[in-house]
Amino acid sequence: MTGMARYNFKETEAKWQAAWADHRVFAAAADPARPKYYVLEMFPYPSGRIHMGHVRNYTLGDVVARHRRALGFNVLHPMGWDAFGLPAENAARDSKIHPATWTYDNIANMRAELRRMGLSLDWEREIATCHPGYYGHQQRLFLEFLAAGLVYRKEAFVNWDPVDQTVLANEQVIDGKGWRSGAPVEKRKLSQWFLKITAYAEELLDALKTLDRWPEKVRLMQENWIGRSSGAEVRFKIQGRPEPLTIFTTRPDTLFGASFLAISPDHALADELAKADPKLKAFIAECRARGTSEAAIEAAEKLGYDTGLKAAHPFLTGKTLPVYVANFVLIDYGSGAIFGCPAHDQRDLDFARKYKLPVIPVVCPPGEDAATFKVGDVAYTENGTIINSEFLNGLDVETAKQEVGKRLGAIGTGHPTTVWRLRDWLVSRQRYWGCPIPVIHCEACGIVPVPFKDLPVRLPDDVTFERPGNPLDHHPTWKHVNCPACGKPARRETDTFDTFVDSSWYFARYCSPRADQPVIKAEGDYWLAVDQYIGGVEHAILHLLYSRFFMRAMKKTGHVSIDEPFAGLFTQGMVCHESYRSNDGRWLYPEDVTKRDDGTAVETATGQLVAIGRREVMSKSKKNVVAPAAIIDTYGADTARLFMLSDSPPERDLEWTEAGVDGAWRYINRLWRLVDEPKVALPAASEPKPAKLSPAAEAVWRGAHKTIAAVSESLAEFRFNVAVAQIRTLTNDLEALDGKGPGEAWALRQGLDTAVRLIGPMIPHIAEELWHKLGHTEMLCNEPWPKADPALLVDETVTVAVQVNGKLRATVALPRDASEAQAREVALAQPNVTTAMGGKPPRKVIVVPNRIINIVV
RNA sequence: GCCCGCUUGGCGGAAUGGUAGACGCAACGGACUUAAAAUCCGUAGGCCCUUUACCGGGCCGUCCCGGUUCAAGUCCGGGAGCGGGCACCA
Repeated sequence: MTGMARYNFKETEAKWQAAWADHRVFAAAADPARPKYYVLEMFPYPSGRIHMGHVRNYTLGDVVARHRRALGFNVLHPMGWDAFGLPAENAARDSKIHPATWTYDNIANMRAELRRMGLSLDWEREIATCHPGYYGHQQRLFLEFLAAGLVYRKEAFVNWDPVDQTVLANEQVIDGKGWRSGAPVEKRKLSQWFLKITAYAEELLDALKTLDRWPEKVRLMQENWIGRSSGAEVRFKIQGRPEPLTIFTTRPDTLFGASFLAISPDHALADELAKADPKLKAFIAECRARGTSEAAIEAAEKLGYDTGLKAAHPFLTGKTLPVYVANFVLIDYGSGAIFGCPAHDQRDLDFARKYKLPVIPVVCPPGEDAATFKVGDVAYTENGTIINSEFLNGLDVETAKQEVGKRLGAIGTGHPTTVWRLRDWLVSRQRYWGCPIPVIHCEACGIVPVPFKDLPVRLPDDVTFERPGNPLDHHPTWKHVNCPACGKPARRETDTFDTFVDSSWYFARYCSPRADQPVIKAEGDYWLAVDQYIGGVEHAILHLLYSRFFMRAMKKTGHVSIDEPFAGLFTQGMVCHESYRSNDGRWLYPEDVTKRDDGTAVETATGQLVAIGRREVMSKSKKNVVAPAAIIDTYGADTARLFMLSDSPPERDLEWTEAGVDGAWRYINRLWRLVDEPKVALPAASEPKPAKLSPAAEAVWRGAHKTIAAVSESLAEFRFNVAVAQIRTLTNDLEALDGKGPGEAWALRQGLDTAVRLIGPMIPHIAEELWHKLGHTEMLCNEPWPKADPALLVDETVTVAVQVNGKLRATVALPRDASEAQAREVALAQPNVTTAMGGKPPRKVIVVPNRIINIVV
């Protein structure tokens, strides 16, 4: 026996990683003569270690990249770092490490870990968003957007943490409190920078229809997020005031049912009235103090304050409506003011009951009597016949909406309009570790852009994190500059960009990562758009929407020629694991737990029984994490990759199990032995097909071609788990072949070549090694994808199922494409079939060629 | 509240409207071994019939109810459970 020498993954993986790097196999270059394919996985935040989610993400991308490469595409597959962000500042505060040091050290660690995965990446294009060579170009883009009218600065209410003295993103406000300080968050009006994403609201919505290689789910989420509402704007005259009050409604048909108007506490009119009305002022303050969290809103009562103002109904002479300030009216949706129609809107109804306002039904449900129809505790929001509404009476809701629109236009008090849920993108953050916003505030000149020649505006290195607030603002000298326009002393903007800005164009920068402009046009025109983008569904809205906006803005400013950055999108599932908890409530890492045969588990160190929790997404807080580095040490990258691809479809969550990893490892060793210790001497690769093949050899040979066809299709459809299963079936068949019959050695070699070639994108190191063991001299990663011979995909004899009344009674072997008469005859001759027919004559026989025969009696 | 998705053996999952359970994990029986690991062979949805055994056969079965069809895991309608997105959006 040659011995069960196990496959030495350490040596092999290192060897091929070095070979690929030495030959610059994956370095991409634009070549207009070849079709391109741009594969991209969402770049990681450099937290310090790669996690299983990364392993899954990059494995999926690598399979696509290597497969496309084999199909003859010029593949671009780059990697970089989403390197700005708050954790670096927290590290600085907590551990006194400079954010830059922390970040670059983490990048070095993670790059080393990623390299061990054997990914077909072009590392020469690596970028980090915290590098001035990246963010300087981002500053230039911002200034060009500013010049193009896509940027503005305005006062906005923001979440302000009074302890940390910083603005917080909505996601950082938990139950109305700052996530770090725990202090109640205040609403503060601050001057902030905005990108005018709403300018593209309609386009961003309409273009979703063209993204036919995006998941339906993501398109829907974006559609809801952009949120188009059609309705009407109505201008109400207010008694004693020159200016009308403009409201927005989606239900202009219910205008005759209006019983009040309500404006937001943040509305300019409320502000103005509050100056003369201390009670109103107090009411507004109370509204603002209320939490913005979901729970707070749920619990919050609908509160209103009657301003005493009276608004005139546009169509009912003499009828007036009271004007309230109400806590549930949002300032930044529509016009920040509404009319309330209690009969047909639940919230308005609740409000009306509370403040004893009239409830006037104007839509009568089908089947109800208009004279007696009343609204109780539940507003009626469905379609019906309009009543109590003058010229609208008798119309349905839709027609009435149109009619009101026309009438409002005719008397000049309103018009049909569309409003959007989408808000402009607030990009300023009071943080250090981000891209500085490149403007200068001058007393005399106002906002002055930093001249291009002075870019990048670099972050200063010498900052302190002892004081709360923005270190850039505290810096003794950084912000003091002279105005580029008038030369007088001025102040540099100390806000930095939201890190979502950094990730909104990095995929374009990869096209020309060292260029002295954001994107070299020719390079971008060749490589963009990204053909296949892969990442977590958690970015389904923000990152993807911002990037779609950025491409349009970059097109407008002449940097790219496309609107849509990602032609294809795939959202992968999460990696899950059981969680373990000790008696005393400590979470335990899987590596500190020993599973026993009876299904229970103990803490290895203490022998104490531990509670096994349900499988859930791996998270540091529950310690149900497995470090990729440890798995690669023990089993190798190929095993980790194979497990990631096996079992679960990539869009679903995957449970990481030790047993599953063992299974992948076993398969890799089987594959190794199959080539390393073949049952018979393999003929040379060039050996022609022998004249005679045994039936087993014939079956394996045909099977190899069927596998090529099936795997090619599965890979194209992202059904990697199925592709793995198909290749495993082929290798099972190869193992079963004893190799002694005529042509079997030849068929075995054909099958092995095929199996190794097909599995190459998934487990590239061992595949490369086996490919050479099989006598090939080219690197597998440079070999073309095999083609299935269509003639071998169909068998001479097919097994056809025979049903009687839809129930399977027999299977029969028939020549392929046998005549219907022959099929029928053979089927009816089956003893089992005649028994099932019970002596009755067939009423009908359905013959689906090569598949099924159904006899109806 | 609005919108969306999912539900198949002990588990992950396969299945162009056409033979449900491919492939794997776990399990069980056996071989090899002093032993273990590794490896190999075999069993395997449930219930039942036939048989010494093999071979065979029947009924049920893809969350539930109903429908379309020669034929439904798959299509249509209704419901339940689980999961996700948005949410005081006028």
